[in-house]
Amino acid sequence: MVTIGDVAKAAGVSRSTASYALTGKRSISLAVRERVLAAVDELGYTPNAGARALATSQTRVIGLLARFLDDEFAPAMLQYILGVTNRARELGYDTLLVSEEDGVRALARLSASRMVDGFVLLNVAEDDDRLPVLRAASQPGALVGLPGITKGVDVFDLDFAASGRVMVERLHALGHTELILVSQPEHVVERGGAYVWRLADAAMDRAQQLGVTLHHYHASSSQPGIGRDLNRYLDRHVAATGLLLNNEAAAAALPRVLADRDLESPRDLSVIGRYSQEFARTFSLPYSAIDSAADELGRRAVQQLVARIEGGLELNAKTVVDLIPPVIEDRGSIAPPPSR
Amino acid sequence: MVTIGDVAKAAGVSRSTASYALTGKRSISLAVRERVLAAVDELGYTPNAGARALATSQTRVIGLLARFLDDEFAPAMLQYILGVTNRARELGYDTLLVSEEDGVRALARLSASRMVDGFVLLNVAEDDDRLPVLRAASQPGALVGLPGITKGVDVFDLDFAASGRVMVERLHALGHTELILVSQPEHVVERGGAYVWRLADAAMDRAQQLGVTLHHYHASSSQPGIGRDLNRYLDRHVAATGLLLNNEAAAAALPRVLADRDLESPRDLSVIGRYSQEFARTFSLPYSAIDSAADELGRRAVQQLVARIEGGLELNAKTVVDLIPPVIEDRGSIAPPPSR
DNA sequence: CTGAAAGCGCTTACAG
DNA sequence: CTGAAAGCGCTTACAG
Repeated sequence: MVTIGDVAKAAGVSRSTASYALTGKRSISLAVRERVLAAVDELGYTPNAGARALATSQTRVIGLLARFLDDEFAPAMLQYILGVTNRARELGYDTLLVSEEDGVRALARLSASRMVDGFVLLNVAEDDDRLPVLRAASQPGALVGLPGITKGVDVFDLDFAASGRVMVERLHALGHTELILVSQPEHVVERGGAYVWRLADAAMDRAQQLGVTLHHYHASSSQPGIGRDLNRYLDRHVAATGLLLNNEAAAAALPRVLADRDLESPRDLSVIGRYSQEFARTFSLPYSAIDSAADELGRRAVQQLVARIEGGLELNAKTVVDLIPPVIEDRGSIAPPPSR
Repeated sequence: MVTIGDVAKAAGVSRSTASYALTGKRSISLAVRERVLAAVDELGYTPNAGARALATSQTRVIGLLARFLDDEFAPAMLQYILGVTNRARELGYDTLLVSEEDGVRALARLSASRMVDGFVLLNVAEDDDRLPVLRAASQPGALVGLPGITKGVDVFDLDFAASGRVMVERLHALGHTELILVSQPEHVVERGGAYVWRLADAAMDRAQQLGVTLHHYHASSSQPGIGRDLNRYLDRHVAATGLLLNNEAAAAALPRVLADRDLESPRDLSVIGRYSQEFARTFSLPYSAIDSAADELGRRAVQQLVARIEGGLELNAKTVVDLIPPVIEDRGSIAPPPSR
């Protein structure tokens, strides 16, 4: 393999000069720099990553800790991953993707072996067991998902509380007075999926303030269970005129359920969901929805992480908790309730 | 940070002895080994990955080159990725995930900088521009997807030709004589998605041999286009009694289309698809289908790659082209045609 | 069975 | 503006 020594020899300079010519960390005469660059080109030189990491203590790699839970909608995870890898690359970083069960061990291993300069944690739980390890690590970390304690880490998430409020407000403003909220299943909550109750609690509060009746259910996250659940709720609350969905599987199942019941949205029922645009597009879901902003959240987390790694932030700059305000993608499924 | 020097000092031995005690590359007296191990434990020592890579020329990282194309069904990609990362970890490797547009550049960069020990390429096209670079690289590579020329690389894919034949044979055996095959859109083929015509050609051939009429269409890969397409084909070929799907979006759209036409499968129409079990489960697709085996393909590719990296294969052992035979996951959507 | 030393390929103070 | 040298933290022939 071609080393910086080869480049130096070809350019007729010392190795240090060749190195400086490439890193630009001290001024080099134009003539020398051009000879070095020419040699690099001719020999096809690329620095050895391991050697550079050893010398600089910087790998230019970030560790991405995914976390796949049963009963969650896996395909949605891909958008987060792509947001992270793409933004990282734009900033000159590569991404080490870890999907192993035992996120704690993976984190400790990557940190101690100094394989990465920092971490992005996906799908962070209310009381995430990876957080103590991350706080003890010598590399910075950014989270996608809001944990109970945010000390020492940068946090990015959709503002689920605001999302819950907006859903209710939007329908209330149109004259709806009885709504149904369908959330993820209960075990998602138990495993730390705090976003579920953050949205639900805020929605309930707002409903109460506005005098709106809101029925809340945790439904199955896969078909056919979710289809049966939806039918049950609609049977039980015949006066309800609006449906709020914080459950991807429910959104995917709904077109069929409505068709079977001879209902049309928004004529008979207003519907507003919370899922990614990508998801909506793939399945052509006809419902207005708050975008999960998966790609954007991944990008922001990386951006902040790299700023910390490179010290663009003052040392110990206060950590940030960035909750993206909900944006409703309007697909025409919200309207005034049917007049009786 | 704690280095092997610290461990050696704590154990009262030389650094080389400490190293040998850990790698096991030469015999060490029990007493010494135990002192070293105790020191490791006490100090919490983990080898520095960069230093080790520099000394051994081995990174224990594999490069995973994904390739996302418009008009392909993105969520399916996640299964391949997980198969790769999980199997890699089992074998002691981490995975560097690259999603950038320019796969050629990424490959060249990772190879030249020696960031990885080998490559897994996903979604390989008939005439994939990454292959010349891979063949010139000093690291081995394994492909998921069958290219036109397989020289110098290990290849893993579903046997799409056999899949096409099996679909036709299965329905023919039950008495069907007129079928419709719905493939991915034409631009997928143009961009090198050879699996599309591999399945279609084999199905056509087999149909001809068996005296079965087979109508073949390239349909849209997203809704609502695909729904309209399906309706058009069913309108046009009212005598057709079986539907073959090599298009995930078509499978997702079909339940709605059949319901709207008051058709039931398999009573009125036998259906057989080709998509992943994961996909079927998520959307509860009620159709028998050939499993894409995404997870399994990812795992096999890694397995073979690691064997090459570690020389478990004789040097220059012949490369392998491993086409997984189609397995039909029976979901009860195939039956004899309706009697007139 | 163990140790002292060289070397992997970089970067970066230290000198001039 | 440039060079000689030390050092990053490992592994592994070479000696004993």
